[in-house]
Amino acid sequence: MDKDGTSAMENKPSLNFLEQIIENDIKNGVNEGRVYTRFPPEPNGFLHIGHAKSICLNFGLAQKYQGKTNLRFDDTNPTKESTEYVNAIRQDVQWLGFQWEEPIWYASDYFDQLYEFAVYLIKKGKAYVCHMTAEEISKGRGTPQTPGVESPWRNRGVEENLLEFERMRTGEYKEGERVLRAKIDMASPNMWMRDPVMYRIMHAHHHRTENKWSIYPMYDWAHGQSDYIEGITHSICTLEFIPHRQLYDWFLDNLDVKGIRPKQIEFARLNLTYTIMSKRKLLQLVEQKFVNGWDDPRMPTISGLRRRGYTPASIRVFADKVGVAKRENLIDVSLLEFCVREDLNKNASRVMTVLDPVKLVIDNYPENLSEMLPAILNPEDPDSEKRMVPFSREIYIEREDFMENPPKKFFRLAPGTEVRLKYAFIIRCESVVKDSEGNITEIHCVYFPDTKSGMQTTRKVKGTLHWVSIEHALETEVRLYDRLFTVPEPENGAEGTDFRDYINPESLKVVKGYSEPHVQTSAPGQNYQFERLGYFCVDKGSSPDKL
RNA sequence: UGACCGAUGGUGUAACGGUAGCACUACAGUUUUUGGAGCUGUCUGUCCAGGUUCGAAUCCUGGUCGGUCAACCA
Repeated sequence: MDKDGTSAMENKPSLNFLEQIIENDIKNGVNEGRVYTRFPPEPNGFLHIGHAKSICLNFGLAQKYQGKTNLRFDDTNPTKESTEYVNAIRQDVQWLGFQWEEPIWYASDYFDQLYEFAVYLIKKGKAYVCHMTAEEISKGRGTPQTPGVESPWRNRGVEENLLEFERMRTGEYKEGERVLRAKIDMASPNMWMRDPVMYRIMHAHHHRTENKWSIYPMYDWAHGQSDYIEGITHSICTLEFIPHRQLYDWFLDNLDVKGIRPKQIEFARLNLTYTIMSKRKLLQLVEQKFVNGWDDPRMPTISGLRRRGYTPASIRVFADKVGVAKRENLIDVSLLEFCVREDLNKNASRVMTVLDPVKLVIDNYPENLSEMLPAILNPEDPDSEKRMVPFSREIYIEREDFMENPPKKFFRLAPGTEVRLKYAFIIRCESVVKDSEGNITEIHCVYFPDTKSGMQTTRKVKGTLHWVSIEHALETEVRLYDRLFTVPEPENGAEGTDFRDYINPESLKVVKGYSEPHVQTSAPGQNYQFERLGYFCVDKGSSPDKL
C-alpha cells in the first residue's frame, strides 16, 4: 500500500507525461485544480495529421479531466491568414469529433487588450520603441555564444516611448521603421530574452480587424496573454517553443497577472515516414499544382485523409497509439494505415468489384435466368445489413483468379478445379477460349445447383472468388491511392525543393472496374472495403475529373 | 564554442528503486465462403563509463550521440 491507500499491485493504466503533470496540478490545487486547454492554429493553411495529434491531445486531456477546450485562431500575421483557412480548420476539428467551448476565439479579439498591456509595460520601463532595422536588431542580438549589444533606444524615457508607440499605432511610420521591444537582457544565454520584438508595423488588411491596426503583436507577445485572458491552465505546444517558455513566463510575471496562471508545456510533434508535415511545403505542393488542392486525397491534411476514406475514429485511435513524449520521433506511416484498416474492416460495407475482368460462362445455367442472392454487407459485423446480389449465366471474375497452369499453392480457379463463387455456387472449370494471340477470352464452367450458398454440401473447395454479373454490372471508376512520396521526405530547407524527384507516380490511379449494382444506391463518400483490394472511398461528392 | 531538450528492439511507447511489457513493422505457421481478414508463434532493446544500493532503464557524476535556439513567422 502506498500513501494514497491504493495497492501497488493494482493495475493502474499508465499515464503519459502530460497526464502526470495535470494530475499533479490537480492534486496540488494549482489553478483551483481546473483543466482548461486550447487548440491554437494559425489560419494560414489546412490542418494536417500532425495537428490531429495536437487536437486529440488538447481536447482529450480536457475531456479526461472534466475540463474545457477553446478553439483559438492565432491570427497575428495578417499577410498569411485568411477566412478560407479559418473555415476549413473549423470543419476539420468538428469532423474529428471534437467540440470546442463556444465562442471561437481569435488572438485578434485581444488586440485592444494587448495594446493596453503593452502600454503598462512601457510605463513600468519594461518595453521601448526601437528605431533599428530588422537587420540591425538581428545583428545586435549577438550569437548564442556571445552577448548582444544594447539598442541605442533602449534607455529612452517613458513619455517618449509612449508617444512613439502611439505613433506606431496611428500609422505614422512605414513598415520596418519602428518596433516595440521588451527590455529584458541582451546578454541572456537564451536568445529569445535578448529584447524580443513585441510589435511590428504592418500596413496590411486583417481578415477580421480589417484596417483598424497598423501594428500587430508577435506570437510571443500574443500567445501567453491570450492564454491568460481565456483562463487557460495548460498551454500545450511543440518542442521548438521550449526556449520561448522563459519569455512566456516573463511577460506574465511583469504584467502582474492574477487568477488563473497558464503554464506552457511542450511535447514532440508528430513525424511520419514518407510524409511531408511542414505547412510551408504542403503549401508549395498546392501552389505548384503537384496536387489538386489542400484536400487532395494524397495529402496528409485532415481534409485529404477524409476524402481518402479515413474515418475520424481511425485518426483518433492513431493519435492515441503514437503516444506523447518529449523525444523526437518518426512514426512509421504503416501504423496510420493499420488504424484505418482496423476501423474499416470492422465498420465498412463490402461490395464485390472486378477490376481486371475476364468473362466466365456457366454453361449449365439457364440462359435467360437471373436470381438475387443474399449477401452480408459486412461479415465482421454481426448486425450487418444484407444486400441482394444478382447472379446470372455470364459473369466477370478477376483475371488473376484464373491460371491455366497453376503452381502448387494456387487455390483459385484452374482447368478442372472447383471453387466457390462468393455468396453463390461452387463451379468447375471445363475449358477456356483463347484469341489468336493466346490470350484467354472466356472461361467455361459448370455449376452445381445444390451448392448454393447456405445449402448443405459435401463438396469441399480451397478457394472462393468474387465476381460480378455482366448483365447487371455497374461500370465504376475505382480510385486507388498510394503514398504520395516514395522516399521519407525531401531534404529540409531548400526553398526550391523539386518534389518531382520524390513524388510517386503511382500515388493516384483511376481504374475502370465493374461493381455490383449496390454501389449505385450508396451515399456519397461511402467507404467500401473492396474484397481483396483493401478499402477505398466512393467519393461521389466530387466530380471524378477533379482528380 | 554557450544555453536548453532528449536517449529503452527496425519504429513508437510503458515500467516512477524490485520479473524490461504493449503496439506497429518484418518473418514463419495455420486457417478461410475471396483478405491487405482471423488465429498462433518467432526475431530484435535499456547510449557508454564509473558510483550509490541487497537490488538501477529508473538515483548521482562524467562522457558520447541526437535535436533545438541568433524572423519585424507561428
